Amino acid sequence: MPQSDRSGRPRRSAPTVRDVAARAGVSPMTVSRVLRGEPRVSPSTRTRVLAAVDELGYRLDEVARSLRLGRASGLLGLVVTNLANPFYSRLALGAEEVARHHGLRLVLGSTGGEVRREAELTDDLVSRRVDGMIVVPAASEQTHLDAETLRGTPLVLASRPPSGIEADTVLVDDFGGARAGAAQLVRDGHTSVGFLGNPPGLFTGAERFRGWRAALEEAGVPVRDAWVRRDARDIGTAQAAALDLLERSDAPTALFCATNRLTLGAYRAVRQIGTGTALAGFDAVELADVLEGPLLIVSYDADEIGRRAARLLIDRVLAEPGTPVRPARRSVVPTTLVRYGVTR
Amino acid sequence: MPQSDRSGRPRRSAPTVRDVAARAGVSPMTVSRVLRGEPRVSPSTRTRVLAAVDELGYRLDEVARSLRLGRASGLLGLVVTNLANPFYSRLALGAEEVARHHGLRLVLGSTGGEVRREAELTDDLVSRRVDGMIVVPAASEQTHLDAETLRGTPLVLASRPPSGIEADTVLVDDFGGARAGAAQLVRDGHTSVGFLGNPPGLFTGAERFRGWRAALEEAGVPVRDAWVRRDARDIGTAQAAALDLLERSDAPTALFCATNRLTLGAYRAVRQIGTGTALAGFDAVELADVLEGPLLIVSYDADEIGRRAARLLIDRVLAEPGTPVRPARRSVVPTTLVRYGVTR
DNA sequence: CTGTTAGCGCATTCAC
DNA sequence: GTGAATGCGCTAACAG
Repeated sequence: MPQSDRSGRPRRSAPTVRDVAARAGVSPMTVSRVLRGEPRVSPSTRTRVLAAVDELGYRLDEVARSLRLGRASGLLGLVVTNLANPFYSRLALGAEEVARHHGLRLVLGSTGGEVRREAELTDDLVSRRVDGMIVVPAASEQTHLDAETLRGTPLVLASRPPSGIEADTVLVDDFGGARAGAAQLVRDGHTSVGFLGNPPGLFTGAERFRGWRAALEEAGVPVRDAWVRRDARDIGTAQAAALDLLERSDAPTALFCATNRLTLGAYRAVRQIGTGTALAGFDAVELADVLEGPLLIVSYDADEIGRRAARLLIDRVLAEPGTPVRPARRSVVPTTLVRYGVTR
Repeated sequence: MPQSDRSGRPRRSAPTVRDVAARAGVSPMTVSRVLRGEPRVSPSTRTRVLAAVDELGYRLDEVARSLRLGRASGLLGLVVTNLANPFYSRLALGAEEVARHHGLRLVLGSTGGEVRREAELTDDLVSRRVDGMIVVPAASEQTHLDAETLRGTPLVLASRPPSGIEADTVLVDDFGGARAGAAQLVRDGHTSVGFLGNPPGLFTGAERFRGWRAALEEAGVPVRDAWVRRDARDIGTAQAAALDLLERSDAPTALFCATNRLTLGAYRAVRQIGTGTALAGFDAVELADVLEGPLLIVSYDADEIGRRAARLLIDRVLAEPGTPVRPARRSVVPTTLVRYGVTR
């Protein structure tokens, strides 16, 4: 007869330190000490306690522990805008990996890009006493992330910069990556390079636009407004915008795309009208290597963003009381240029 | 001067119910009642309490609450094999969505497909008193998931069936989907249809193989061992295996692939040698619609698996004490057949 | 080396 | 309607 079922009802009382103590003939305190591996316990009692733990199938109650400790729930919050985006799931994976090595777990939240949900989530995470949180902020409205509101819960921003608050941050080299990508197009001989981007409100989009322009200016290649479209949102709208651009009589011979979705839209457009326009884009494209056309991709390690964010966070979480408060740090993940489909 | 910093050190005592009570001139109990929206409180005291809450910036401590309640941490565990796989991040997204609507959060764990890590994780989740957990089991070794070990924590398996334990389960129609896909190839006129799969140990792989074979047998089309490869693991090995298969003198004219990675490997092989072999595959392929060749995909809604799993779980979590224990249920997510690239 | 006392913040009794 | 007492399970701080 099993002592518990899957009813979801309170199971028959799980054993506590007290039960273990009784069984081992010691005090609860001693059990606690053994459990935490404190050295000042005699080997013989330790053995007895461990035996009792085993026999009773005792398990430490992290909730009670957390309450007693006043802190250290052993949980880190991770708040992203959209888990369906592979970028964020890689980020989550990287963060989870680092957290795990420190015995910490991740509590996940997806905001759908809505600031209100983001605020609710972070608030809830504070209530749950997470030891710290990593947030991909949905917008520059970040007052709900200030130290006061978060009750001093350590915070690291990922992917987008702080705005009006101070916090450790991990960013991608959006500017440098875009500049390198566009520069390569120029080096490939293109003197007319268009830009396909999403609306300028987004930090990453704005940075990548700046990078594209910088590359052209540095190369002395014309920057023409007519070759810029910043209204694409997804594959479909990107395709339409690219078509529009490429069907002009003075169409550019190359196109730099600000995100992977946009690159795909442009790719479709190019295949559709057969102009052979050269394409470069930001963000890894899952299947870049099975696509037909040559493609230049500004790539980066999304896992690494998560790993770095987790490291920065844990750094603060584990900071010795008494250590002077460190100023906010910023970490920039580099990009690399990858060329696909040249040798087919 | 902010009352807190981001040092990671215990912040200056956050206000508790007691502080609020003192400020509102009532007892802690009354505060608690107001907070939980109990009706038996006079409007005037309620107003006073809420004012105090606001002034002090009070926030409920979920940890203390959870301890007191003995249950209901408000957390659901989600244990997957590999978050980097878009399939699982979609699953996570679906589960998170449903959990959120019930005021629950997800605690995430990635096992890398290792049973030991899976056991450690689930154990830890029990210690954290999660209200329930969704697990994508790494293998058929599932003794660490039995009701006793989990202390009765409600459990739902996703993607793979229980083995030696009893638990609610959400599966994909692997068999039916593969059969439908292979049947369509036959209907398209193919009488020689190969199979490219991963090693038979995996449940999904075995089921899909069965489905493929069933379709051919039902159609009276030959099932030849020489057209079967079940040793592919990733895009590279799949490509090699497919090449091998397609370079035979009696090569099949169509190939059914058991997973999206394998489909891509086969796709490469077909492009490489230009046989024009027809391809069908299980699992959505991210960019199926920008690929060149015609492609038949057995697709399904990965989010839906997560949603259903969360619903089954929450069903048990919220079960009224006294309700008879429900027997384990099984839910099968249907597949659909999608044809890509025919009209280009 | 080990035990005792006390209390983390909240909510369930049971009084009034 | 409201309050006082009590304890969830664990562990600091102090004895001994």
